[in-house]
Order: sequence, then C-alpha cells, then structure tokens
Amino acid sequence: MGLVTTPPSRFSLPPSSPNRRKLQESKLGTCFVSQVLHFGYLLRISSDFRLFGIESFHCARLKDGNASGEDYENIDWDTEDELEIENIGPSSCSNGVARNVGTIVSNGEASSSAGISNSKLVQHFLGMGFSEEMIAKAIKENGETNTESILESLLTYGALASEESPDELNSCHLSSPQQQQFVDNGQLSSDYDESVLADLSDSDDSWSGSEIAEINSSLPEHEKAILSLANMGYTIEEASAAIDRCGPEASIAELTDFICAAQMAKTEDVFFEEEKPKISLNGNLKKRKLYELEMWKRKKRKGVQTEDDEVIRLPNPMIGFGTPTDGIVKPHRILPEAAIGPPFFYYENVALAPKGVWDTISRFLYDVEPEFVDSKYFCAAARKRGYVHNLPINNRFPLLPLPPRTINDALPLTKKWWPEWDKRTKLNCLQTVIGSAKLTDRIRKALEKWGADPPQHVQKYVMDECRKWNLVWVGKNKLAPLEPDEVEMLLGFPRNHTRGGGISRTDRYKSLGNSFQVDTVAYHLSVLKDIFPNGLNMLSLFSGIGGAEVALHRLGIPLKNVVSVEISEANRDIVRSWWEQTNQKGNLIHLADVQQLNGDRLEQFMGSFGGFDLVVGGSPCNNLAGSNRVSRDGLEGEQSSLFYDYFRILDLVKCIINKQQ
DNA sequence: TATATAATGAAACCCATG
DNA sequence: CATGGGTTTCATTATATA
Repeated sequence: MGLVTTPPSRFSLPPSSPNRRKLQESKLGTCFVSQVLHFGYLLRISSDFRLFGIESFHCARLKDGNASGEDYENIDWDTEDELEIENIGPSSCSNGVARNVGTIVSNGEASSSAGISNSKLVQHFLGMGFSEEMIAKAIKENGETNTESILESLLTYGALASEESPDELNSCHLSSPQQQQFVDNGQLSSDYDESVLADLSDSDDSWSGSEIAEINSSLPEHEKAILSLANMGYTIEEASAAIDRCGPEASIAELTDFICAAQMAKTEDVFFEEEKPKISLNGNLKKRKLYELEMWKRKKRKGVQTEDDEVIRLPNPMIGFGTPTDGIVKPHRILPEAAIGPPFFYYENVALAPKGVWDTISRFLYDVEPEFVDSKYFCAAARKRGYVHNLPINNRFPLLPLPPRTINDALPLTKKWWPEWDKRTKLNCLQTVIGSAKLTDRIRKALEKWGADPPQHVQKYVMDECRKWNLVWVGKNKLAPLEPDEVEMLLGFPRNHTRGGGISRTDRYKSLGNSFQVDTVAYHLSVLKDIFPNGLNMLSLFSGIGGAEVALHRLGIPLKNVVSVEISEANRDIVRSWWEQTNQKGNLIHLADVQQLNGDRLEQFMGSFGGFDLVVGGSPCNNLAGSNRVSRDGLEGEQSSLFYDYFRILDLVKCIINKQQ
C-alpha cells in the first residue's frame, strides 16, 4: 500500500535539547507526558495524530483576552516585559489540538459558562472533551492561571470516572463477530438523520444509554462498525478507511489491527507505540461520536472533503497580500498569538501541492495563513508558491530596477523570431529539467515542411511543446530552452551565479529550478530593512543557491551572521563563492544536514552572536510537485517530510529565545 | 565516468457551458 | 450547481551517448 514511512524518531527530541530538559524538570515527568499523549490520542478526531505529540511541546504563550496581532510590528521584541509570557511546557496543548476538536464544542455547551470568568480557558478544555462541570471544578481547585495543574486534575477525574463504569469498558471492546449481531434495518440511514442530527447537536445530557443503543442498532452494519471503532477512540476517517480495506464483513479485531498497522506505518513514532485505546468513553462522548458519524456521512454524500473542515484554497489572482505593480495591497493582517516572533520566520513551498498539505503546513506554523504568490507578477516567468511568514506586510517595497515582466522585455533578441501565432507573454514555471536539443530539432523539421503559416494541428503541437518545456524562439523555425544565465536573470540572481566551480550544466538547471524567485522573496523581506538597519542574523534552512541571502543583500540589509544549512555541496560552494565575491562583512557558517541540527548546536550559535532574527527556509518540494510522476507522496514523502525539521528547528529557536529573555 | 535524453501521468486548478 | 475540456506542474529513472 501507499503508506510512506518516515525515519523513526524524527520527532523524538534530542536528549539534551531545551525542550527535553523542560520535560525532565517538570514536576510530572514522563508519566505525565505519556498520559497527556494518550488522552490526546483518545480524543482527537483528526487523523493527524502527530499533531498532539508535536504541538504539545510548543512553547506556547498564554495570554488572557483577545489574541490580536494587530500592530504587532510596533512591539519591541527585545523587551517583552509587557507581555505575559509563560512557558507552560508539555501541558500546553496549543492551537493545533484545540482546533482539531473544535468542531465538537461549537454547538453550545461553551456558551453557558457564565460562572467562569476565563471563557477562553474553558473553551480550551471543552475542546479537549472534558465536561463543563469537571472544568469548573478543576479551575476552582487550581486557579485560572495554572493550566498544567488544571489539566492534571481533569485527567484524574477522567481516570476515576472510567473506573466507575466497568460495564461500558466491556461494551467498547467488542472483538468477536458474534458480538456484532445487531438487527440490520438496511435503508433507513439516509432519511432519519435530520431529526437525529438536531437531537444530537443539542447540548444537554438528557440522552440515556438505551437511547443511544437504540440509534446504534438501527444503523447499517458497516456504520455500526464505524461507530464502534469511533467509540474506541479511532477517528471516523480511520474507521472508514479500515472497513474499505478489510471489507464489510471484517471483525472489529481485524479492523483495529488494520488501523494500528496503518498508524504504525504512518508514524513509526516511539511516542505512540503503546497507544491503543483502553479507556471507554462516557455516554456524552459516545453521543458526540454518533454526531460525528452523522456529520461525516453528510459530508461524504455531498462529496465534501472529509479530512479537514477548512481546506485552504488558492487565491485567484495569486497575488498574496499584494504586489508592487497591482496597486492592490492589503494594509495589515492579524497574526495568531503563537505566531508572533521573535524570531521572524519565512517558509516557502509549491502552491499546487496535494490537497491538505497547506492545511498541515499552516497548522504547524502557528496557524498562519499562507500567502500564495505567482512570481509572474514580479518577472517574466510563472512561479506559484505559498509563503508562510510572520513578517509585517505594510510598507513593502520592491527591488530596483523592476525586472522585465514579459518574455519580450526579458529576452528582447527573441522578438525577431516570434511568430504571431505564439501568444505567450509569460514563461511557465522554471523547472529542474529542460527540453532536449533533439526535441527542438524535431520541431524545426516539422515547421520547415510548411511555409510561413503552418496548419492548426502543427501550431497546436508546437505550442504544446513550447509551454511544456518553456521554449523560446531563437531563429527562423528555431526553438531553444532557456540558457542557465537566462534562468538566473529571470529568478533575480546575478549573472553566472551558478556558473563555474565544476558544476555541470544539468546541475545548474537543477539548482536554479529549486530556487526562490529573488524579487518575490525580497518584496516580502523588504520590511526588515527598517527593523534591522544594522543588519541581522539569519538561520537559513535548505538554503539552496542562497535565494534569501541574495534577496537581503540586494535589499541593502547587512548580513551579520548567517548559518546556512544545505545538503548539496555544489550549492554550498555557490553560496560560499557569492559570499566572497560580494565582500560580505559577516560570518557564513555552513552545515550540511538539517536533521543534525539540534538544540545544543543552536544554543551554541545563538549564544555566540545573540540569537537569530530571521529563520528562512523552503523545504523540499519533491514529493509535492506536480511534475513528479514517481513519488508525489505528499508531505510525508521522503524528502518533503523535512518540513517537520523546519518546524522543529524554528520551534527550538523560539524556545531558546524565550528562555534567554 | 559523466552527461544528456526519453519515457513516465495525474492531481488540481481554471473556465465556459448547460 | 455540476461537468467536461483545457492548462499547468521547484521531478525521477532507466538508458543511450560521449
């Protein structure tokens, strides 16, 4: 099957990292951690069960009231004394978790919590599946500020409650087919749901166990199985997938085995190895699961995405928060509290990734809304990319001179040979491979058979090849792929940036095809010039040929210390060479592998020059890009899963900065 | 050995149309 | 609102060639 595994213990923190230390110093120690993880596992409704493990290590900031990021650019990040900042360590279930279960709490219960002043805190725990009474009790016992001990109390209540009802525990472990003999009423599933849904969404607890059982017994067989699995703590999506794979006749035991195997294959994460549902759910949660099942069936009928409620859609036109030439500029935005720096961060990847990828990326990067920009608004070639960053977006300015924005202006020598039936004014995305000489030769021969005006089908053939391979006219009937130096120019790099030093022509195309468009990135980074007039320290992950470095340099922002992590030696040589040729005054430190970059190394660097102001990175797109026929496996693909290292390192930097202050 | 070439589709988007 | 045609896409791999 197509499950892609990721290297084991990618998420297990290095032994000496500050996060790990924080865990060890915590009063509750690892037992508490595993309990939290277990509970998160039990309650999640998203299949993204990595999230809990990861996000629970966030150094989240807890702040009462509105989490407004407005005017954050006026905040002096060096003196954060006015902010109430608290590292609440492993018990901080930050945004990701709360959002995952948010669909459950949206129906009422929270609104009646008038007696408690901190409604956000209540919402938070409601979202984790605790009852309002329990939350009120826990807050009363522990006070509103100590989230950790509140959660501890809640977990204790939960454990006690499940011990009190051993019968339910049994009923949730139906493992033999015989026990699944319900009355099959067949077709009524589609019509009754309106009333059921209305009842289910009701917030009171008036449903008795027998009423739930009654509804259960009226469900079709496979939905009963789904519900059984859901009540055992699996997600409805997981349950449905398991039944799809194992067949409708499969026993619950077979289905749980399948789900466990799928989970293991998907994560190989030591944290979850012993995670199997053990605790039964109380009636209230069972009711919720029934409600979830109804919602899921609705979505499935309507063909709506079942994986995620809010699917990020690409904007049209793809101009992000505005471009220099469009006149449309969004003046400001509101960032989620957890996203606000320091450090500033800037993440990039292909916009046209498989569905759900950008939702995941955004969720990990503190719920920041991605900015999707097509670089065809900056230069003569398209480049549809998504950028997640916490930079201010007002008072941006472009690099000067503005680059040519049509093929005609960028490659004036081609104009003479351009036939009128080739209507292109922009090139398509610059990729890592180019059309071959043999291909252009075939096209020339095909054209030479006709006069000035080839027939429609020939024009169609030629144009298809032109668009596919980004060919340009360099002579009569003569097409050619772009030269490496033309690609450099289009992407905003200095001429010969990738030339020489033993790099082959093929590898130049490859490195360039994987790079930033400098003008686009520089436009976004331009706001840093006023903030760091004396220069900045940058951590550059997946540096490639140094697009971010070149952008900052061309903006006139001095580079003080740059730690650049890049796996390809050829690319490191290119950046090193550029660094020397441009007479940089700062220090360039090169590392090869992001996976080797741990908290200790980061602390060393940050201790020696006082922290990073900016963390930039475009993680590998191999498994996301549409051109990949072989291994377009999504964010869990072999290379693209390095995104999680970007997040890991960024979060480490965040933690270390907070610790230093 | 190093480099160039050809073969390898599908997912996701746009947009006009009924 | 569905649908069907049109378009785009930071690529990988085996094989041929120099």
